[in-house]
Amino acid sequence: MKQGTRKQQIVNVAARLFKERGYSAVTMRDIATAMGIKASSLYNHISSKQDILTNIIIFLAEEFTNGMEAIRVSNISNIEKLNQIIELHVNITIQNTFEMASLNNDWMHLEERLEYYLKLRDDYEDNFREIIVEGMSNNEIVNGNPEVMLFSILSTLRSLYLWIPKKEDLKPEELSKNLINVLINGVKA
Amino acid sequence: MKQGTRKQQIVNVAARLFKERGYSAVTMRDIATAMGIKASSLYNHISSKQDILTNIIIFLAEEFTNGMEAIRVSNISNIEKLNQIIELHVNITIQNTFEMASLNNDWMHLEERLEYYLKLRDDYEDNFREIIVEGMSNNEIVNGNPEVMLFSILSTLRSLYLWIPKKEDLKPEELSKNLINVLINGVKA
DNA sequence: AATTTTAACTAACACTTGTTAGTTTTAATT
DNA sequence: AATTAAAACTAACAAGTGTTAGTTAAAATT
Repeated sequence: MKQGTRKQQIVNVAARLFKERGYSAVTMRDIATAMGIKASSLYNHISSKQDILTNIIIFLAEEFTNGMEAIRVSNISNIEKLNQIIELHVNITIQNTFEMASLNNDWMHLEERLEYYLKLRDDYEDNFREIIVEGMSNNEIVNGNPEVMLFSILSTLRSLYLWIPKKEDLKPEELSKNLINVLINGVKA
Repeated sequence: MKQGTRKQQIVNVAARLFKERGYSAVTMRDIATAMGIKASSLYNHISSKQDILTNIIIFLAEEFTNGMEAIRVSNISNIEKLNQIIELHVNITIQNTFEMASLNNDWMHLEERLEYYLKLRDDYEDNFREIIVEGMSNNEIVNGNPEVMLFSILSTLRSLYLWIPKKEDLKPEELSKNLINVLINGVKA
């Protein structure tokens, strides 16, 4: 066995295919073929296609929730909190590039756990927003529209999975440093 | 007729569904039902499901290509070019919110026109990169990693379709202004 | 009013979908 | 060596897929 339980292997292989084609376009037979087995054999390890997706997305969503909570309660400046959020995204994305695609693009295909996922996402955004608003009233962050700041930064962080694989030469710390520079300080000289 | 040819109506309705569920999860029967007709009737106006997707994506990709070309040849500073790129994205996205979802998430399901689309996208990114690199050697843009700047800005602009519908109160010019502020100048006080 | 065009319809096709049932093989444990 | 557990298999199903053929109704044009 390469790594993890057989179920985990299936989830990993599925995540790769989901990233390439999207959840709906990937069939159980596709996943099975990629594993070198028959589609029906998958059901010895997972209970449904939906089960695979749920595993991918909920795991990641909770990972972000936990990371955010640690940042939220820590006793540091709001700018420093932003830095840590950026690092959080870089680290999680580097270790879950395939899975991040499902989180971003296939969450709407969740069924039983959709509501729970949306709750986690909303709370995450609320915490993020709170940091920006606090930082603004502190004069750590420049005056402006907090919504635009929030979604501008978050959009970049959520898209990391798309180009991290294409820039393998860039080390995690290097990437975080560069991102912090651009997102916090902008690009103008 | 509400607007445009019958084909255009179908493409518009399909785009809305594609945004909600993704291309693969939307069936011809879904599109037909949303139009109030039967699936087979769609084929009086379009030649295939693929045809619908191609119409959506290639139209938009060319829209961006044309906009970028106008900016590229114009005689303005590189920072000003960045501003105009931001406005370009805001304007196109406001008028094609649904379609932007397909452009971002379903381009891989293009068949005959996939290569052409990828060419347009690559050229677009090349032009964008060139502006950043030139701006940097001009000292208009701060020294740093141009790739990180490129994908950071572009990620935000490409995600606009996700939150523009949620912030209807924000006027286009207001939005562009705010975005330029954040993307060009950062958030730090 | 007659005719052409546009756009809908019904019916069906060949194929693919996720999934289940039951069985056999391989591997691990006693 | 005997037994149990894990993981593969074959075969099949019911539902859904994009699409075609042929036909009828409505609208526009002559």
